[in-house]
Amino acid sequence: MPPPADRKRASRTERASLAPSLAQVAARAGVSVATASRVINGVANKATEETAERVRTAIRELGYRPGSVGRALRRRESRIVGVLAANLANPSMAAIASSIEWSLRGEGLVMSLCDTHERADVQDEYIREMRAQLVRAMILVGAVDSPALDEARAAGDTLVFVNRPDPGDPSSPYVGLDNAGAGAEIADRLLERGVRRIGVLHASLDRTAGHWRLLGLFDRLAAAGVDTAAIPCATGPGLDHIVAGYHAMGTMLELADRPPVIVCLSDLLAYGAYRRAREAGLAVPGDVAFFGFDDNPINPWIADWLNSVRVPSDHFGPAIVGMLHRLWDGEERPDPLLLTHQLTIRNRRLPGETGPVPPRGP
Amino acid sequence: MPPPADRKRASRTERASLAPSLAQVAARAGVSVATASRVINGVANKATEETAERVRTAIRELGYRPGSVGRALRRRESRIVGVLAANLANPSMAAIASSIEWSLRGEGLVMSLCDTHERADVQDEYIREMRAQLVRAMILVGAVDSPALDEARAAGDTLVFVNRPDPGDPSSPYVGLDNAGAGAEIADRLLERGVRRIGVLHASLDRTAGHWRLLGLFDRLAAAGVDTAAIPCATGPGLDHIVAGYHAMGTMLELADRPPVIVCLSDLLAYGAYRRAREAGLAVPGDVAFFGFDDNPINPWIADWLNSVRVPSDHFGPAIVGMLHRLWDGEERPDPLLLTHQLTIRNRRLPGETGPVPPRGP
DNA sequence: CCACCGAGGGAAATCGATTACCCTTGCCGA
DNA sequence: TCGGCAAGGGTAATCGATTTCCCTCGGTGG
Repeated sequence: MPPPADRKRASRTERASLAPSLAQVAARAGVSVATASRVINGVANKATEETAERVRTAIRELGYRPGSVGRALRRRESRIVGVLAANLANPSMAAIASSIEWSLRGEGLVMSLCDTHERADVQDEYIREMRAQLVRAMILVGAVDSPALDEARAAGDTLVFVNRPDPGDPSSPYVGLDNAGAGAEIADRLLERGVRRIGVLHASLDRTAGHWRLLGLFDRLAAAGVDTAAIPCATGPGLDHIVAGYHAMGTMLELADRPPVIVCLSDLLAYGAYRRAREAGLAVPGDVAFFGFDDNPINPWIADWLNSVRVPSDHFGPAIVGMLHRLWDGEERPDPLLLTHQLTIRNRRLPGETGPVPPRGP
Repeated sequence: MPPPADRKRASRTERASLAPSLAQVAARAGVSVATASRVINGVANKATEETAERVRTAIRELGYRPGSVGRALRRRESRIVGVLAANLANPSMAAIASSIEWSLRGEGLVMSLCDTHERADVQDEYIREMRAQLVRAMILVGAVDSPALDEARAAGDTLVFVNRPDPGDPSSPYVGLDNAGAGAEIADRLLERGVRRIGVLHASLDRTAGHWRLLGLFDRLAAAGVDTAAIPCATGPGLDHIVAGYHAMGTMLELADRPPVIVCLSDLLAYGAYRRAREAGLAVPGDVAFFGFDDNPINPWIADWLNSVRVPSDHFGPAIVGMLHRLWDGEERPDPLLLTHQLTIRNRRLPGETGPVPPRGP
């Protein structure tokens, strides 16, 4: 009885017999592989129109398609773009990935998507694997600091950081939200409505987008005379923002004077907090209101209690592709590309809000 | 001024200078590339322990990592597994993708994820590209019928269909929910509670999972004497299930005797329907209750009005990897792998339900 | 008439890793 | 002592596409 490995090989060989190669195309067209290759790649002045047509016919008849592997080996560069996402289970990241994929496709590139689970070792493993694949570029949606990232940066690889700036070099190409600006916008709207007592829920703040969001929020509040040091902040254990939000809200509820408005540094945190608040018998947004970041596309449908800063997911793909072209065109360190955010306020009135009730809209 | 293409090439060359090759390792260790390769691949009886150690040292010192491209070219098979998802924006698909990625990683394989947007032409383009990449297998999460899919099947490629059976050959390897069984389970629970008047919301039923869910539901209801022909069904335009659900629910609301329980063939449909119902001033689940499929992980947090058949996302990865191994071990057509579903009922009492109110749980 | 040029196209090197095949050495049984 | 075998290791072919040289043939300016 042959071991499994042998049967594997058998099946591979069997399959391999079917993909036509450039040599077969050339033979059928009666030209050399060099000429066939040149016709495919549109090299000028290297083939009569008649010859070219013979090659194209052969390609059509054989159903030939250039093998990406041979091409990548010779060119030392594949058509793959590696995308490393910090957490695919987060719907807003999945939406960004989807947008990236669509835009890359328009450029004839292929996305290879990984999930680093926010872990430096996993990210390293993937970065190394991507480099071994000779990817044309790597897009890091939420990067963490790691050795292989340093290697890639030092080697001059094309890198684009999305949603979270390069933890190792703030001047690396960046596409994403103006996190500080988004935090500031929430501050502005709160102040506008006379809300000064808030609480903050966050997950890890170490070099994450949340860090900048918080900074922008506090800076603006402080500028308006709010004592930000007195603002209660809570967090929860773990990487899962929802669970962290649930526990953080529990902490917040134990406070003597629980703030009526809670700013969560991501929508997922707000989801967890929402459940905790409801379990405590609180009405949302009557007793406690929530602000979040990302504005997941499902919010308008099933979470209309959540005010959130919208990140326009479908703008990411085009923006990132634009950044890639700038880099490929030789630009050394292009300006960060900040996508326009927009705060959607779904609560008619916030608890603790002063001033007249706004009129009902159309 | 050189055209952009030249500058591109320059940057490529610059980068290429840095990746060490097997030849360099061999030179440094004072052995031939053949020996170095054999040490790396653990070929027995082909190197002294002392020689092997020299090679390993050289590898460490150079930071060498085998280039996937050369290897793939020679072996005629890469370590990439292509995953083609029908719609990444659907959180439950993203969760499945995440699970697949994690499991593949455990096998030393790399996931390349694409989004077919439910379009046959896009799926074709990706299948062809994946085959050109010499992927080891393709996993289709929600496949549609397409020519390239037929080619791949005929060529003997390793294919696994997830969540939606192969539209071209029902006996192809399948991993996913027992859709008909899940539909039947909803029927059972409804009958148990004496609910017989229901409505159904669906998107496209053509060869989709919804088709089988509906079949299972109706078969069981019919077996219990319900006139399924009289059950109102509604749908909405477009591929976006949420929007379709919203419009479908609008249709349902115009009915003279609107059914109090609505079965939606996916959670997303239910989300859209939920908003429509609330816009109509209905209480959920007081006036109208919803059943869905997929049970998105966020449901317990922010959609506790939704009863849904849980698809255990994290079981997909291991199940699919198991299926892959069966195929690679030579099994011709392994039995479908049906994941256990579980209906989560979050409504204490359904509108239209007869019988005593169940006691409050612990 | 000759040198030169451009178009058209072929032969072969090349990319990096794997592997079929061959060679040497030492050891063992006959 | 000889044949055979296994271990250890090198040489070169190979995978598929690209690209660098090179060759040939007409035409053309000097």
